[in-house]
Amino acid sequence: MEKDTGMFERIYRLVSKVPEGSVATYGQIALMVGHPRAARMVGFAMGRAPEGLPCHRIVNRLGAMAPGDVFGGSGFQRRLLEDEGVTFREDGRIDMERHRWDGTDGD
DNA sequence: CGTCTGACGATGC
DNA sequence: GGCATCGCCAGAC
Repeated sequence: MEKDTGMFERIYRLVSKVPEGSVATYGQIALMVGHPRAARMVGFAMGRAPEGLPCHRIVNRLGAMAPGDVFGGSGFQRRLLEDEGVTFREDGRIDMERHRWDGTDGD
């Protein structure tokens, strides 16, 4: 495997292995890369994430995301997730307990 | 090397 | 249960 050019590389790789119909939280990703308190870095990395990265599957612990125009708008992200089979609650948040990524990429 | 910051998280009120 | 503050870590200046 290529060496980690920084945590970003790990984050991107980890996020890219999140299966469809599942979502992961920033904190969860941070924990997986070995930095349980670096949730901010994950979000920061997402903002600089390259195209092709399913960053729409990465949400905060509330199952929501930035209220602003990040990632083309939260509504855009929601539509993508719904298209993958992700369901939302009446709150407008993702049903985390149901779609939270287990960390297992199918192996 | 000091300071700021950023798609967060937990805690306090 | 929503808003404010502190804490975290690593990159940019």
